[in-house]
Parts: sequence; structure tokens; C-alpha cells
Amino acid sequence: MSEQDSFVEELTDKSDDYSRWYTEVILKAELADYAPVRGCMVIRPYGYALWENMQRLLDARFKATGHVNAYFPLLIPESFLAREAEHVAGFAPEVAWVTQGGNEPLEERLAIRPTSEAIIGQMYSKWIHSWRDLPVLINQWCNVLRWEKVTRLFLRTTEFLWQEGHTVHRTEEEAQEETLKILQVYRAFVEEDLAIPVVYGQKTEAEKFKGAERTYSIEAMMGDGKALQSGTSHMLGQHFAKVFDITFQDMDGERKYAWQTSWGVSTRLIGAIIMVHGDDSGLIMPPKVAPTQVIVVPIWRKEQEKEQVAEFVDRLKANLGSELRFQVDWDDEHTPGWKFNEWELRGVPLRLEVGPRDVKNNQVVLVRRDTREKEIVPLDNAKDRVVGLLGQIQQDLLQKARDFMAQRTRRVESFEEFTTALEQERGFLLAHWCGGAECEAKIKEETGATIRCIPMDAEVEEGSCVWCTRPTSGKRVVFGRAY
RNA sequence: CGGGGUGUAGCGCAGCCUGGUAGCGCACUUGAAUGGGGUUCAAGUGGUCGCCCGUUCGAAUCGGGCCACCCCGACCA
Repeated sequence: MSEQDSFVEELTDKSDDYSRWYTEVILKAELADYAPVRGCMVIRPYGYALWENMQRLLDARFKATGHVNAYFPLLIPESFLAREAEHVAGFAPEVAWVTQGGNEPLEERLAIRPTSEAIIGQMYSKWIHSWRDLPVLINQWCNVLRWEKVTRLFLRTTEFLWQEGHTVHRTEEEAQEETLKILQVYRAFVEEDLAIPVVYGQKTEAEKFKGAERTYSIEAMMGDGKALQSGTSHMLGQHFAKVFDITFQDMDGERKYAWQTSWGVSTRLIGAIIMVHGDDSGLIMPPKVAPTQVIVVPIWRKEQEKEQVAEFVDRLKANLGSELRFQVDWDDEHTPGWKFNEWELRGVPLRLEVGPRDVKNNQVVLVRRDTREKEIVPLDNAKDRVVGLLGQIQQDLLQKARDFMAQRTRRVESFEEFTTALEQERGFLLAHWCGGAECEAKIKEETGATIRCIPMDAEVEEGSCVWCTRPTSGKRVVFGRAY
């Protein structure tokens, strides 16, 4: 910001200071604001509208795969949480406790859920008796609380919104199948609806969910080359079934422990949308989830012109129909130029300008947010063109993000190449790994990069571990620095 | 939790070194003109200077203590 135009609140450039750009976009676009409690944020109407659209689309995908929604309590008795040893050890450092009710101290303290495996497990043991009760395919949309030491808007806050699915199955195979099915649901949702490409695969032992048998994740690459774990799906095995006594009598008459899965995505995905698509002018909303898909900016000088424009905008509205999410900015306090900038900051995918000139020629000026391409469209074709362009933008955003990810993903053969590549440019590194926890830990210690996942669609090849150089035969794993 | 930094109007800052009635820009209010890429001009509203204690005739300013927030590292959706 120069001295002269300091009256204009400019956005920091992405390249100048990425994290500052990120925070400013959120605050200025009014997605969220800081709350009085440390690490907590308010999701403002514009941000919440985005979340609602995301919820709606993802929920439809859950329903289409046979899941139903339910709601479990916020508070979990300490004894429940403590049942699964690895689980409690994993979450203990970040649990907030309720110790008092009114003025009376509680006999047993209650955890504010950091996740709901424990309380849901307890209920499942009550509900499940027979193989005929299975599978149970329940999801819940809720908030959870984790006392994180360092927080960032949307990416890591003390309280956040998410969905958590908790399913129960008769066999291990079925549970495994569900785990992978959900991973694909997430992948499809994030790629098709949010226009964010991902790599997906299994987490290493060190990175898996505490209490799970196996964890799978989708990993996205942010605009600065860092990885963001964007969704996880866990095969829980029988760990929770054993400690919560979730058993059923099988077809063969035998009593068996059930197999479970759990999976979740959170408002963190909003952070991903911002970082993957945004530019120096602000947000770029993927059309499928954009709270406003089309902003109409009317332009007029005198009252008489305003009336003519208003009349024309009515015709435009009629032409566009009711399926599109559009808004007309009749604000009289700001100039058109101000509005252009404002709606670009907020990431509305398409802008329609309607002024006296357009009224006269029976046309609208149409501007894409992502490319800023401008075109003039006859009023009668407005809807077709708008619908077509929204689809095009959705596609182009995904393609652009794909190209970026591909360009920042490199195959490396040695540790030297590994560190050089990491210093040059942040991104994903595909390297061989022997499977040893010590090698994984050493690499993390030396470079800050972790194994994001062992990608499912990778080829098996011969190679040597990037740390210990032992020969290995397997898939290259994805390394990256993560949020 | 370790290292660094910042607290003065809703936001961004100056003033502090060298104590003496608290200032600027944006935002906000009112009016007029303007209006196709952040439009001008004019007049206004708004602050017990993070909190406490001390020094002093007098503290935003000097000294001590506390609190909060931000950035960078170890853990996480």
C-alpha cells in the first residue's frame, strides 16, 4: 500500500505474504471474524452460506450411499473416553472439560467432544444385537472442540463444525469397503463440487487416527504448495467394539464383535477453497457452492436512468429464472467501480453489468471472476450464457488447480534431491520409502516434510528408500509440508 | 510449550527517546455534486492511551508487575 492511496484498503498480495493474504481475505470478504475467546471464530453469514451449500451437496452424497443423520450429545463422560487407550492418549492433550454443573462440582468430569467415537460406541452397544441390525450407517453434523495450541481461521480453530460418520458392519471386508467408499465420496465431493483436486490414499502408522486400524485421507495442495489434509476415513477395526462391547449374534449363531468405520470433513475445507482458488483480488468461489453465483451491478446516473435500469433488471431476472443464486446490488452509496472490487473480493463467479447503454442495446455485460474476461450478451441469451459460463468456470477452476498441483509435484530419487527440491519450491514430492517409522521420523525432523499418504492409484515400482537407501518395491509415497 | 513482536477511536497507525489539556488516514453521520474499475468537497460523531502499582505538582510518555493478542518452531480435521 503506497502512502498516496492509503485510504483504499488494499489486500496484501499472495506472493508478498501468503498467510497474511489468507487472513485478510477472510476478514474483508466477511467469511468469518475473530471471537472473544482465544482460538475461536465467528462464521459470518457469507461464510455460513458457503458452508450450508457445501453441507447440502455432501449430505446428498451421504444419503445417496445409504446413510442417515442423527445427533449425539456434546458431553462425554470421562470414563467413556478413557476406554480406548490409544484414543484417549491421542486426544487427552486437547480436550476441554466440564467439571461443574451450576454451583455443584460434578462427580465425573465431562469432556466436550473432540470427536464422538466414544459416546456413539456406547449407544451402539445398546442398539446392536443381531446381524440383522447391521449395517448401521449414521452421520452427524455437529461442532467439536479441540484445545489447539496454535490456531488459524478455518484451518485450525478451537471449535469447528464438521460431519462425522460412524458406521458398524458385520464383517471386516464390509467395513473396509465402507471406509474406501467414503474416501471416494469425499474425493468426488471435493473435486466435483469444490473444484479442488486431491491425492488420496492410506496414512502411515505415525499419521493415522488415534484408535483406528487404518486411516485414509484426501490431501489437497494449497496455493503456497503446502498440503492440507482435507478429509479422513478410518477403518476402526474392532478396537471400539471391544471396549464398548458392540457385539451381535451372527448368522451362524456365534456372538461376534462388530467392525466399525468413522470419517469426517470439516469447515477446514473452506480454508482450502480460499487457498486453492483465491487470487490477489480476493476469493474465487466455485460456482456450485458460491453463496451468490451471479452479482448484478446496475449502473445509472439520474433517477430517470435508474428507473429504466430497474425495469431492465426485472426483465433480466425473469430471463434468469429462479434456479440461479443471484443478487442485485442497488446500493446507492458506492460507485460501480467500488462494487466491482467488492464482489471480486467476495469471489462471486460472474458479474453482470447493466447500465443505460445496455438498456438501449437490450444486452448485458458479463464478466468472469476467474479470468476477468468480459463479453456482451443479448438479454434473451443471458440465462443460457450464464449457466454455460458457471459450468465452464467450475471446470476451469479444477483444471487450473490440477495443473498447479501437477507442476508442483516432483519425483525424487535421493535425499539430496529431496531437500533441494523442497528448498526450491514447496510442493509434493513422490519418493520411495522403505516403510520404516525411523526413516519417516528422520525425514520429518530434517525437512519438516511428512508422508501425506501412500497414494492408492500409484504404480508399484522398484526403488530405494529416500532416507536409508534400502531397496524397496512398492508405491512412491507423497511427501509434503502440511498445514 | 520454547523464541520473537505488538497493545493509543470500529480498523490501520503517529505521538513515547526529551512528562505539560490526545492526533492522522480509513470507516461512520449529515449535506451537495459525482456515477461503465475502489469519486470529490464541506461539516460532524467517536478515545478513563490493555490492566494494576509506583515515581512526579503533573504520566499515553519514566520504573515495576500482570494480562491479552499476533508471528516463527514441537502436536492436529
